[in-house]
Amino acid sequence: MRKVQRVSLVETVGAQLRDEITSGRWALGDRIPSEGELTERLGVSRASIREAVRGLVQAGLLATRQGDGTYVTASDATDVAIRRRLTVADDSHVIEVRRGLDIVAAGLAATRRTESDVAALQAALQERAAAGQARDEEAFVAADVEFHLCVARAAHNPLLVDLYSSIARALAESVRDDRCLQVFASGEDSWHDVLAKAIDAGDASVASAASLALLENS
Amino acid sequence: MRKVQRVSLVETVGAQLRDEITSGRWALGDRIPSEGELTERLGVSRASIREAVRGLVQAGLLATRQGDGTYVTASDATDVAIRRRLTVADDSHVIEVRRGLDIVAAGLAATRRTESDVAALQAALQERAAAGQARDEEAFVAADVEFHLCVARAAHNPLLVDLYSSIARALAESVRDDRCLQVFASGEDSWHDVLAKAIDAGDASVASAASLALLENS
DNA sequence: GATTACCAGTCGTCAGATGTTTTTGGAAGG
DNA sequence: CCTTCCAAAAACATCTGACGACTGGTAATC
Repeated sequence: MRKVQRVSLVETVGAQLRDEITSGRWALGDRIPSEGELTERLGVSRASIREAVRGLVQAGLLATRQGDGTYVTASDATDVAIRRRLTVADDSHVIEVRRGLDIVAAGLAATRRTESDVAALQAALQERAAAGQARDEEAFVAADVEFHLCVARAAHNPLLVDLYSSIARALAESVRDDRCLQVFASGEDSWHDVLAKAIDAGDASVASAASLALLENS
Repeated sequence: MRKVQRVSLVETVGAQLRDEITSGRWALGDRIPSEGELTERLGVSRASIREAVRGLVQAGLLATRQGDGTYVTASDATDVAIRRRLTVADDSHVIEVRRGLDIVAAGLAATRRTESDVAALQAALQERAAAGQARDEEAFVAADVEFHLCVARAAHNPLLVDLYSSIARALAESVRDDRCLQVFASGEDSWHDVLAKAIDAGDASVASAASLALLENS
């Protein structure tokens, strides 16, 4: 026999709303149906709707504006929670954590990369070099972030990718990485190439070491 | 003149409840006052109380039990959120991320450790060795986790400590680290000592390399 | 044409009532 | 004395209806 368990109405409604968001049927920035409409569409009272919505507001997925409506502000609760934590942390500390993820990603990428991973790495690296040549600071930073994200993706570890992208985006919003800018200014930069080549060659030790070197050079 | 801005009653109540929890006045496992009591104590309607509570339930700080009451289930929303993400991730992926944090923690610990940090490391290491001698598997794993947590603390990076302890605890609940058990079985284990010595000596390169070696030996 | 006044829609809050579940205390029975 | 059973209390779950506050757009006004 299976244990039957009563599920709260509010939770059910909350799950449905959450599903609408994560599935993308309600996209970022959309205004969701009014409480009244949800009431009749879901067949529960307005109070229950409100409680469910409140839960998602707390999670950071929704935001309500009195007199206007309720809007979708994010699609991933974990990402919101992590970035909330990051906003109260020192940027330097965030950068340190990011580099830890960099190192492990590099090692794993070397052993698991596919051909398309390598291609993406090469593309990002070229983009990065081109931006450096053109002295386009913004594009350079973006390409640099993209390169490291490609490394994370090549590690084929979804958790790592999630954490890394949360951190990378939070950092991009708050501060630019000084090291990146230094390299940008000097034009000298070999470790990225070493890293990419090591991943391509499948040499985990060299890849990790190269990423570690990036850390020590800062 | 200062810009006045309306703050939602529910949000105010939610902030107060949250404060009671994070401050420790409502400890883990405590039953909080009933909705009726909160209603008269805070001077807002029961509906608003319920919405605020619902928000904290969603955040994982509270849990309600119909017919019984509402209980404190956690004190840190970020920790809850991260561990929710970890429960849907492969254990292997979690371990990989943890090791990335290990490496960066080791390097930072070497440059920032204080005397008390070193003392804590030594204590944990001794505990670990003693448990290994005594063939006490449980104590060995606990001491091993404690050792690595000490390394993280010695890095003096609050974010790192938070992430690391969330991950370590989630892992401890779901699975034992095979590597630890192997070492436990074989009795051979030099890298932990190398790591501790490097941190003591303030040698960041050796510390990181030792941590990296721990990773590669798995 | 620009400004103002109004209005419909939407969220915010409240009060009261009823249902469901858990706990608990006491009464009945062994 | 102990166990079992039941009823009442306590607490959360849900609904209904109402009113207030705010926003955005529209129509009236100057």
